[in-house]
Parts: sequence; C-alpha cells; structure tokens
Amino acid sequence: MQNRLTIKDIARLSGVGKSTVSRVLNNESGVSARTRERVEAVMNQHGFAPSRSARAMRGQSDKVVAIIVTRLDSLSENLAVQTMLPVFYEQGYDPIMMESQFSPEKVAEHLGMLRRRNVDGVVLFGFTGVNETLLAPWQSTLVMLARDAAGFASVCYDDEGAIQMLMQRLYDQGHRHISFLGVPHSDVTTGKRRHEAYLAFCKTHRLTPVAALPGLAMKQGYDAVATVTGPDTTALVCATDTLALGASKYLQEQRLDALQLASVGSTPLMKFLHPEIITVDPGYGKAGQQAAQQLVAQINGRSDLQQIVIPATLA
Amino acid sequence: MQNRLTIKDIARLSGVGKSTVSRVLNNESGVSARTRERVEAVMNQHGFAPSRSARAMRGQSDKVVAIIVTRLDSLSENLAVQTMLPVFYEQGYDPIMMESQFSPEKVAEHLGMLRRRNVDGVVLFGFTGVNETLLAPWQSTLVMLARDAAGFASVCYDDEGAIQMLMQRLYDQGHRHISFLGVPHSDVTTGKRRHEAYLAFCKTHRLTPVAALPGLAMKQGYDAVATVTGPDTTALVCATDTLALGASKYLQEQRLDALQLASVGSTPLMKFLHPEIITVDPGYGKAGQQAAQQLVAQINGRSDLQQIVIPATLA
DNA sequence: CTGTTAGCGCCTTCAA
DNA sequence: TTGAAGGCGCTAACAG
Repeated sequence: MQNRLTIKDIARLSGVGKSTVSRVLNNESGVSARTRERVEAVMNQHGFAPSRSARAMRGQSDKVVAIIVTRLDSLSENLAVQTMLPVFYEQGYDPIMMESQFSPEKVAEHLGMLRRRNVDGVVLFGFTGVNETLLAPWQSTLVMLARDAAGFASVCYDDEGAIQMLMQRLYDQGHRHISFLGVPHSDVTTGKRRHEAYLAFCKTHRLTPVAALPGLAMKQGYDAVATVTGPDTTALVCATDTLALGASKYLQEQRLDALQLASVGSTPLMKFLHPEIITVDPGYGKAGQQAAQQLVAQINGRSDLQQIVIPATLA
Repeated sequence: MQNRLTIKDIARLSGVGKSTVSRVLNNESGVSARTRERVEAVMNQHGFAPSRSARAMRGQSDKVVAIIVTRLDSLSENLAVQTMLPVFYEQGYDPIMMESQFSPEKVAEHLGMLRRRNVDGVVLFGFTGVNETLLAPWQSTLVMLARDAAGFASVCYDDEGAIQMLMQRLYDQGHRHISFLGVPHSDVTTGKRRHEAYLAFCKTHRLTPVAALPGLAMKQGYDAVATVTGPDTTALVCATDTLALGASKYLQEQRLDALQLASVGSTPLMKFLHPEIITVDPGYGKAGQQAAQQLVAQINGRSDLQQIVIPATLA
C-alpha cells in the first residue's frame, strides 16, 4: 500500500513528539487539552489511522477473531453470524470465517492454523464429534454455539422449551397423535434434548410417542415421514427446519394436507415457503449477538465463562 | 498470548544468526542444505510460527483480504465463497467477511474501514448501485463478482449462454410458448443481459416473448407468475433460482403441474426441492475459485485486470 | 554462505 | 505535561 502517515508524521505536522501523539491516540491522560485538540485536528485532517500490525506487535494482540461455522449455507447459522459481525466490527475485531463441514479434523486443522496465527478468540458452532481435548488450549478464548461443553463458554438454544412450546400449541389445537422427527442422540442438543423433551411432553399428557431420528438432512426428513405417520396421526413435530422442509415435500407429494407440521427454526425461507407450518424461533439472531459479546468480554478479561441459554419464542 | 518463540530463539537454539533463520523461513536461496535442515528441525521441534504482525509491519502487507457478499444467506454466493476460502488460506491470506445487504452505503462504509485497516484486497459481489467512483482506490486490488465494471477485474457468469441453453432445451422438448421471469434492467447482468438473451432467442426462433421483470425476491417471483402465463403457456424460464422457488410455489398452489419450469442456478436446495425444474449451473463454485486466484495474483503483481467469464453448464 | 546492523510504526519507560 | 530513547519480531542491506 501507499505511503501511509505514521505517528511520526503526525507529530511533526502538529509540532509535538511521537509519544504525545501516541498518548492522544490511546486516550491516555496527561495531555493538555490544547495539545490534544491540536493533534486530533491534524489526525482528522489527514485521515490518519494507526498501523494495525505495529500496534499488534507491541500489544501482543492482532484483534482478530475467527468464526467457525459448520456450513456457510446453514440457514440458522447465517442468522447468527449476521448479528455477530457488526458486534465484532464495532469492537475493532476482524472476523475471519471458516467452515468445519461437520468434520472434527477440519476443526483441528483450523484451530491449529488459528493458534499459529495468534488469533484472539474463536466462535465455534458446535456439532457431534468436536473433541474437547482439542479445544483445551482455547478454553478462555472460545465461545461455543448451539452446544455446551464443560469448562467452556457457550450460547445454546432452549431445546426443551422450544419443543414444549410446539407440543403445547398442537395440544391446545386438539391434536392427540403427534409424531416426532429428529436427530440421533449422538447430537446432544438437537438430537437428545429435543427428543427427550418430546417424550416428556407425551408422558405428561398421556400421548403415545411415535418418533424417528434419521438425521439432519432434508432427504432424511423426506424419507422418514412414512415411518412415523399412521392413519390417525394428525401432527408432526420436526427438530429442525431442514427436516421440516424435507417432510413437507413428502407430505405435499402424497397430498397429505391434513397433517399439521411444526418445527423448530423459523428462517425466512421457511416462512415464505411454508407459512402454514407452526414454527418456533430459537433465537438465532440473539444467540449470535450474545456469543460475540461474550467472546469480546472474555478476551478483555471482563467476563467469566458463561453458559448462556437463549429463550425460544413462538413465531 | 503466551511467550511465543521468535526467530531470535530459533537462531540461538540452532546456533545460527537471525537472518539465516529468516532466510530459511522464506525459502530464500543462499543457505547450505545442512544449515537449512538443522534450522528447520529446530523449528518443527518447537512448533515455531513467525509473528504475522511483525512480518506485516516489515512487508507492508497484512495478508488480509475481505469478501463482501450481498447477503450471507445468498445460496449462490455461498457456493462461490465456499471455494474461495480454501484458496485464500492456502496462500496465507486471512479472509474477513462483510455483508453489503445490497446497500451502496454499506459498501462505502466497509471499504472505508478496509482502507484504514490497510487490507490487501477485496472480492466484491456486485449489485445494482455500486458506485464505481467509490471503488476507484481499489482498482488494482479488487475483483468484482457477478458483474463487470470498466477498469476492474471481474468474474462473471455467462448470462447469455445460460439463458440460451435453457431456452434451447425447452425448445428441443417442443415448447413454443415460453415465458420469462426476470429482474429489472437496472441490474445489468442478471436483469438486462438475461432478459435480452431471452428476447434474442425468441426472435431467432420466432417465438412470442412474454416477460415480467419483478425483481430478485421469492415473493416477487410468486406474484408475477400470473402476469406471464396464459392458457397456452407451456414453459417458464426464471432468471434466478430464487425467482424459480417463488414461481414454483405459486404453480404448486394453483396445481399447474403442466407448466415446465426452468431456471438459472442449480443450488443444492433447488435440486432437492424441485428436481423437476430444468436448471443450468452458472458455475458458482468455479467463479469463487477464479476470483480468489485472480485477486491473489493481482496483489502480487502477477496479473493484469482480467475480465473472466465462467461458462455455464446444464445441470 | 552467514552474521551484523538498521530500521518498519508503535508503545513504554525515563528524564526533563 | 512533554520529548527522547529503546525495543517488540522481522526483513533487507551490508559486511565478512
């Protein structure tokens, strides 16, 4: 890049010493109001911006964080990332993005690179298989999203609450034969917790649970519908919007209009394509914002490792 | 971060001078094989990684690039970003992501920040309204995607080719009343070019063009279908997958199964949800990769400003 | 081939 | 309240 100004230039231009400029730059006390004003004037006039790398070198911090999403095209994760970006920018952090593609190896690889690169912190969208020992070095500078792990800060969704809300709503509407489409228990949050919340509700309300846990993919939802719907089934709860999309396609093809779908996750796509599906918003946006704030606070040593749970809301 | 090793440490540990270590680090010639091996051994043994900020300061380059997408949840842009990330990592660049949300002001804001940050280069997903004078300072370090602009490097899709392929396919299947759903001409590529390619094909083949250019949104596609379909319409070409999704929903609701849909953009979601739609792949993945490579080449002064066009392929 | 020396832009003592 | 000097980790001259 071109000849950028340095504090030395600003110092010369405003007739003071380098250190005074530095003090002004960092809002340090011990500079007379007049001097400060003058220096600031010169800075603005020339659009001066201090060199990041030079500051980083002295301060030991690059002001860089990483966001590791599972997939760039995850609708829910997108909503979370959308809200965290502004937070990071505002705080002067450069957020670099990476994709894990649900592969623990990729995470390991990425974290290795991030460590070598001396990054300040990481937001990691959790998934089944992330090895916690791998994360150990990041304990104080990592925020996990969508999952919790002992000893790590995290921002989770209210899995139980979300399912409960959907079930209650369906129950109130008179449904008594509600099936469930979910994810295997190896996935603790989206899989186990949501399924168990479903079972718990059934038990409490004396309903007969009928569930399948095929996985996260649309196709899996599509294929599994038949296995959980019988002649008297009136409603179907899906653990994720992706599953619901798959299920919905199946129902449409089979002309099973009568079956009421419900699902966790109300993304814009879902709401447009299938406004008839009852959805609950797990609070993706809020989660992203919270995660970013939590990470920044941790980096600055202004916060303990918190385990935050975002409340769900009926959409 | 902790006490990381420096080249000075490595030098001491391997009994050579700092500059020798530096030479090894940068694969410079003029180091005896034996010395090189020894130094490399020490480096590996200690997992040494040079300080980015120090190098940046010396070299005037932070090795940081920015990717400005229009929206994080754009399916097509996601596909492109997915392929460019690995390229940047491999070349040692940190890619930071930003969202323009189709707002020229946001772009201006982001570019300003990036300039102050002294970023090395930018990949910008173009859209209607991006002010070219705004981009002037980035002329040599910017690659525009999905649009071209005089004086800038760009990677574009083959708009004419894509539409032509769809039309030809439909024509071959016997369709003679093919309508078109597109985007206003203020959008030069997705709007004007695709529409004109449609018109051109109609002219050549003596078809009567029936078109509407509502915009990019799903809802707009949904709403506009009725205006371009009559009793004898047998096919409908959509300029984007988003429009096709909207149109498809309308057709489904109206039970207009007979109408053959076709669209530019074959994203995974489309292919799952509507395999019956004829799609053409504009080459999003390839485009991302090319854009990243082009940008890196430009940054290193190894390339002129090229205007690349990605060939489309029937999916 | 290899070591020494001098900064890059900034922050941090230490004197004045 | 201020300026001068030193050094962060690295690279680029210049000597050996």
